[in-house]
Formats: sequence, C-alpha cells, structure tokens
Amino acid sequence: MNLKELSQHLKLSQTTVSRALNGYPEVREATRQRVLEAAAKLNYSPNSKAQSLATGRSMMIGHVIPVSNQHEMVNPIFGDFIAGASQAYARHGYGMVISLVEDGDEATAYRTLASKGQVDGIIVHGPRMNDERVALLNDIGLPFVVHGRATGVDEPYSWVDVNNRRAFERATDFLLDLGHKRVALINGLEHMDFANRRRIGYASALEKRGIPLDEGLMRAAEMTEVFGHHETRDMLQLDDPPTAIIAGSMITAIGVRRAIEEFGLTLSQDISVVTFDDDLSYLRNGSDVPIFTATRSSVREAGTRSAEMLIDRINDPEKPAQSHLLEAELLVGRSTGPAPSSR
Amino acid sequence: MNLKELSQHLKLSQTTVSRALNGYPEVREATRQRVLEAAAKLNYSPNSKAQSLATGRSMMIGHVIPVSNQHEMVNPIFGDFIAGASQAYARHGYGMVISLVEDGDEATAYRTLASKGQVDGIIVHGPRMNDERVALLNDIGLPFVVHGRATGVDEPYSWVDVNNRRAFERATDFLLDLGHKRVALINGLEHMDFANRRRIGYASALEKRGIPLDEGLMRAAEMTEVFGHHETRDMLQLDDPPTAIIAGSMITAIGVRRAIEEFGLTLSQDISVVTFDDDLSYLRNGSDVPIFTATRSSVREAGTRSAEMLIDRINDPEKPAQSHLLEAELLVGRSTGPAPSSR
DNA sequence: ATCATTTTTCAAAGCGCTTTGGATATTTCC
DNA sequence: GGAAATATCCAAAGCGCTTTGAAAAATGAT
Repeated sequence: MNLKELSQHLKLSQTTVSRALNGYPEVREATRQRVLEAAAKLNYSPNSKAQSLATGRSMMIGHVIPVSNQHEMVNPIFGDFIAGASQAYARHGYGMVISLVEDGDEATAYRTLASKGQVDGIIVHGPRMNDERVALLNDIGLPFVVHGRATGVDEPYSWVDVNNRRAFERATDFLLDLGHKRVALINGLEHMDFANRRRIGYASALEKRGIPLDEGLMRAAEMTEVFGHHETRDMLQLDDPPTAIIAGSMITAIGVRRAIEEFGLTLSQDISVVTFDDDLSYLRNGSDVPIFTATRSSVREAGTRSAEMLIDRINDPEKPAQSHLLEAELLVGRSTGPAPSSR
Repeated sequence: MNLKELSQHLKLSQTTVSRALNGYPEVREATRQRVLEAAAKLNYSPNSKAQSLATGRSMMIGHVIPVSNQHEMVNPIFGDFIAGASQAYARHGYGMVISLVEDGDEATAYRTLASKGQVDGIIVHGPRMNDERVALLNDIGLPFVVHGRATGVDEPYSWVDVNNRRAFERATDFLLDLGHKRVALINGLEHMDFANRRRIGYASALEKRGIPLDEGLMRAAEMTEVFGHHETRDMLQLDDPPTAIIAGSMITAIGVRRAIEEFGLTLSQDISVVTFDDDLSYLRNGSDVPIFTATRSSVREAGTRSAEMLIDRINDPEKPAQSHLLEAELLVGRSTGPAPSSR
C-alpha cells in the first residue's frame, strides 16, 4: 500500500492525501478525517526512504560506538545511555542507527554516515584527549553532540558531560576527611577524556593537602571487574598498602570488593571504597542504603539530554555550540569509614 | 556531490558511473578505474535513501529491544549481542537500527518498521512464552530471527538459542552430585521463555533424584544484583536454608555472593553457587580460574549467528525456517564444593 | 570494404514521497 | 447578484539512485 494506491482508493490526489496526513491546513477537516481513517484501516504508513529522499531529512540519529579492539569490549553504560536518548528521539519522531566501530576506524564511519545521508545528526561516544573527531565533524558539517568532552580541542562543539573532575575531587576529599592518607585510584584508560579529568580531580584533592602523588597507587585500564580485582590485590600486597580506594565504575568496584574480601579485610572498617556510579538499570548501587559510597550521575539522563541537545541543533544548525554539565551527587554508603588508626 | 554531478564531471552517463561503482561487467576496466578514482577523490558515496528507494532494499536490520517498563531496565546482555551481530552486518554491508520499545508496544513497533520500509529484516529479542510476535511477523512477511525461542508457538520460525534447559539441568545435577539436597534457583522472570526453560531444567534434575520441588527455594524476577542479594538473604534466613544456589546471570550471582558474605559464610565451603555466564565483555567470570562455577555460552556468538541466519533468510526468504541451538559449557570455578555434612 | 557480433555507453522511466504553482469551488462583501 | 477573497484540491516536477531497452562504438568474420 503506497500513497498512490491510497489516493486512488480515496479518489483524491496524492497531494491532498499527503497534506492531510502531514497536518497541513489547506485540506478540509472532513477530508482529513476520511484520509486518516482510510490510512489506519489499510495500515498505510509512508515509505520512509521516499519521504526522506523528498524532504532531505532522514529522521535518523547515528550513534557511533567505539569498541575497544584490544578487549573486544562494549562499554556497559551504552545500553542505558541509548535508553535515555531513545525517549527523546521517540518524542520527536527520530529513529536511531548504531554503528559499532573499532578504535581508529571512526573517522571513516562518520564520513560514510554523512555522505550516504543516513543520519541527520550524530552522538559522539567515548571522546579521547585531543580527539580529532570534533574537527572532522565540524568540517563535514553534520550536527553532533559529544557525550563527554575532548580536552585539547579548541574549536567549539556541543557536549553533555558529568563533572568528572569535581566528582573525583569530592570523593578524594571525602576520604581524606575521614583521615585516610593512602588513597588509591583505579581509573579508566587515561587517554579517554573522562578518565583524565578524574585523575586531575583526584590529584588536585591530594595536592591541596600537600600529599604527594604515589604512582604505585594509581592504576588505569579498561574498567572491568577483573581489573578492579587484580589491581586491588596487587596494591594490598604493597609494603604500605592503601587504606582507601576510589574506583571508576560499579563494575570495577565489585572487583575491588572481591579482592578485599579475599584478603579477609572488612569494607569500611579495614579499607574504604568509593566508586563512581552511573546508575545503571541493571546494576543499582543497593536498594536502601547504598552498597558503596559513590559519586552518582545517571548516564540515562545524560542520554536524554544529549539527544535533546542534538535535536535542537538539527533544527537550528546555526546556533552556537551548547553544553551541559551534570553534577554528580555524593552518596554515603556502607563502604567507607574512618581510616584505621594504626598500621 | 551526487551521481549526476559526478557523471558530468567524468563526462559519462549516470548509468555508466552507477554500473562502474556497483561492479557490473558491462563497463570497461579503464573506465571503472577512472570512476572509482574520481569517486574516492571527490569523496562521493551514493545516497542510501535514493539507493534503497530504487532497489527496494534498505540494507538495514532492525533490533527491537524490549525495555521492561516496570524497572526501566535494559537487558545488560544487549550490548554484547549487537557487538556480535554487527560484525556479521559489517561483512555483508548491512546497518543496524535500534528501537527500544516498552513491553507491550512491540507489535506496533514491528508493524511500523515494516510498513515504513525501514528495514529488510528483524531480530526479535526477549521472546516470551506464547509470544504473539512470531505470528505477527510471519503475517507481515518480514524476515526475522528470534534470539531465544517461544514455547507454545506452533508456527515455524527461525531462531538461535542456548540450550537453557540442559544448562540448568546440568548445573543442578552438578550440585546434587556434590551432595547438596537443598538447591535454590534464583531465576529470571518466568514468563520469559529462557527463564521458563531454565526452570524446567532445574526441576527435571531434582525430579530425576526424587527430590520434591520446594517453592520457597525458587525465586524469579528481573535479574539484577539487588534481586540476587535480596532473595539470598531471604533464603538464608529460612529454617532449612539452601546449601547451594543457582543464579541466572553473573549480575545476580554477584548479589548472591554479597549476601553470602554478609552472613559471614564462605563460598564453596558453606554454600555453593553456580551461575549462568553470558561471557559479557565487561564482566568476565574471572581471569584464570573462574570466580563462579558456571554454565557459559557467549551471547556475542549468539549475536553473530542470529545476524548471519537473518541475512541468509533475507537473501532467500522462501527457505524453510532455520534454527541453531548453542550448548553451554559447564566450567568449574571457585564457588562450589561438597555439601556441608552437618546442618 | 561490408556485415554480424560484441563491448561500451546512454537516455529515460521508475522507486514513493513532498511541494510548487495553478486551477476550481466556495464564501464573503458591497 | 457579481467581484474579490478564501478554501480546497490537483497535475507535475523533483529528490538521487537503479535498471531497462536501445544506440553507438569497437571488434571480428567474410
């Protein structure tokens, strides 16, 4: 069933039917009703390819997801992010196309998406330091919003990000206030912008108190459970082990906890743990009192905001770049306590 | 840059350029090279809308992801599944569009996707018992492959699934062999087909040994960490608590472990845990010796297989329905041991 | 050199929609 | 009642591609 058949069936022109369907005023209300009913009854909906060929708009948003080729890893926050985004898309009639792209092939992916006209805009995931993609996309002229930021990029671009620096500074402050002197950081990959900011926040809190950075207490890699576990084991075997650990995600924190328990230590008494909590739907930080003391910011909300910002930009591409900084809240849970007095 | 411009620039007809680009034989090799070079230099790639309008194929696959509206939960296996699928798509030139749809709105989503001509085929996620979607999609005539199966549906359809029944039967057998008498099941939502099969497998193992089912040891809900934790706490407080627990996913198992440790019990000594492990990239079951004894099957592989099967069906829609059953392997880890002798 | 083949190229139609510019019917106003 | 204004509808062009059917060019056979 296509427009032509529908209009013949209704004994109207394609023009009129199209207008009736798209809510244009130059069609009588009675006619519109007749058209709408027939369309519903015959289960007609316009062919989206033809529609977007005619209008020049694809009504699709592209998400290019970087997949770490070393670890074949998909970022676990991704599902919640797009769940948030898709709500905004649904409200505005957009669809979502996803490309998983191995690290490094992204430039090609964006180019292709743009020149094939598959999408009206793009969400950039996982920005790195000095990310070249910003320049590339500005150059291509396709509207985009970055989830995160790209330190070192000087041209303007739109982004939605969590205040990672502040979150980790606060987390560190919190532990220092509890009397901890040896606070470890189990970070994400530090060429990723978010992890870099987190490190800066951590370092700045220590610096404020005149505590020198100890490279032995700073670990960085892909944020898996196994990584959290491994680094914690490793650090607990140091001559002067940490009394507190800051983890980059719930998943790493779970690994951290596993190692702590293997050592027969008790969370919050022997050792404190603070984590960053993305508020993932399938991995909530406990139900009443949080399991872990955590800085929390909903990645789902970030998804919704990014999507809305992008749609806004698509509708008005000339508008200057926008940005939105989400603050993380610091929630006290069962995983932190005063530093053990003697060691 | 479009085909018209490109062909004018080359002083060739659109036909010839199109053919050269698409590898048809009726164009001289020298000409083809010239076209290919110009296309590369001018960064031309055909507009996908126009292309698919002309060919009638969208070269897109739709994934309709059910989002549990009660819990706003996106299934955490989803990321890895599509990572697997996207590899197959990339090989065959397909793209991927995702719709997140709240439970119950799926029928509409499929209808729309089909009648708008947005996709050439669909992967059905999260099939339930007696799922009406199979009939719907057969009716619509859009090629599809189900990830999982739909008990109670009698028409033929193509699917890729893990042998959930067998996996849980083996897991239960394994625990019973270790002398456990009170084996609990912390299952997923049992209107979901996979969870139903798992329950059947569990029940059948108990039945074989003449152990009656104890409803108090069978829990079912969305497989979150909090759920695993909560149910484990609850069961450990029974008069006659389980000595072994089977969990539906790594995430629930982590909750189970948390509860066990809160009770001051030791995994594998006081209580055994077996889980189902989807081999998620960000949540591996340990590095050398598995953390949990587990039945394991890669959901990423399921993704690849589903995608390949779907592409096959798109290319030959008349072919009778296919299916592929993946067997889970049973890996012994650190979470199981003989039943404690006295209680 | 001529005719039959084969190779190479092209003009034009068509995919299903939107939209422009124009035609026709209906109201409104004096 | 008739001109002007407005409401309603329509034919046809165009979006960028593929593909059919035909023409032109090159090659081979005689």
